[in-house]
Amino acid sequence: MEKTNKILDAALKLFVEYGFHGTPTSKIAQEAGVANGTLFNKFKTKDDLIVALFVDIELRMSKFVEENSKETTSFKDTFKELYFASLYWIIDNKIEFRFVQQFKTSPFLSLIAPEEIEKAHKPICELLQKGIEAGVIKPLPVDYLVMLISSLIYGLNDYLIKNEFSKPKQHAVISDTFDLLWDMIT
Amino acid sequence: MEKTNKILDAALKLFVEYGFHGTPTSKIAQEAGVANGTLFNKFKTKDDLIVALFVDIELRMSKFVEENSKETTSFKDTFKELYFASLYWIIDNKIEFRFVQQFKTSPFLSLIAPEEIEKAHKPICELLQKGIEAGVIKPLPVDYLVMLISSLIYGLNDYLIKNEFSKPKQHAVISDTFDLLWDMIT
DNA sequence: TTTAAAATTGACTAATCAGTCAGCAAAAGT
DNA sequence: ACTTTTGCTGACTGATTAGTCAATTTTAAA
Repeated sequence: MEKTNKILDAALKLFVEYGFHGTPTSKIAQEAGVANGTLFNKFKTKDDLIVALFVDIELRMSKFVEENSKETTSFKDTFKELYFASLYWIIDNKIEFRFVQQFKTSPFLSLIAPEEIEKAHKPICELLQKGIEAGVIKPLPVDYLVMLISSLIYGLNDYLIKNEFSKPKQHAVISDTFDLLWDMIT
Repeated sequence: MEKTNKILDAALKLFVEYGFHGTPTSKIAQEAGVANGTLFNKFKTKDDLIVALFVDIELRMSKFVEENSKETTSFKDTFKELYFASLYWIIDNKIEFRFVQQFKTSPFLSLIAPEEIEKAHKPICELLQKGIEAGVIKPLPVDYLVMLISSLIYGLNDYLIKNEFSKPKQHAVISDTFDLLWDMIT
């Protein structure tokens, strides 16, 4: 494994556990098994590391969702694919998602251009636009729809974490929530 | 104004701007116009201050919602009162709400007993329970319903901040969102 | 093999921070 | 008026931190 990735990995783990400022760079280097100086060789500053980690995670999530949601002939099914892929990534990458949440509510968010943050919403935006044009989805502003959908996904994720359901039960809750969501936007 | 409140006020402002660890206690004392030592006289540690601030804000929000939502004879109207009061408090107390969001996604959350966090949801839980018993609300788990409602409120708040609508337009969006929410849970 | 370039190291530093404490000031009690 | 209690102050400290850099190792090139 590349040292850069080892550092990102260690940083992720420690940031989620102790917070951004609560985690010294020396601890990150130690956890990653590299020297103190190597960290600053790979990332100019600690802030750079934090931002790089955020961008990396967003990219990994986008890639997963893209690769794991098949395009189908039915609009509803395509939308469902996207919904499930997103949720499954979040569920399987709890720590990554906690970091993203922490980052997005922190002052570090201002270090990133708004376009960069929006980028993750691009596939869903495009799909919704098509849905509206096809008359399937209610003709509401796309960013409003994205808000409705993503807040529901985030909330559902928190709910699933709090209640440790069995896999089938979990799947049922996710599926039922999709139906509620679908009824809401169509 | 009490010195304790001045400290809480200064801390709130600075925490939201620079983050928890990014804000030195010395700056908080300075901003509050009190001596360094006074801060530690009022709050044993910095962590104590952070937790006290969170509890204080949650209390203020609960009090506002309670005082500004009239009980009506119609279940729907009572529910609507609660929904609007919550949203209006959040909109008028953006900084407080940003702090709450930052706190809830931070490792500091573990310093608080889960019951303390749930306490803010008590009124809505009770109301929903009644609504289910009266056959108005879908018979879903109450904490699931609370999740649906609060995630929508949080999302809507973010949406309203991003799009700086005029007051009437803002009210219209809030009202329309209520209708979507109502259809979803009944 | 020799040489040059690139990556890695960890001891080091200047700065910063949370929390202390001896003393001062203001109330409150007698 | 005198004493006691309480609240407040800010200079101080020991510990910690982000980031540096000269020296060393590893890799690549000739």
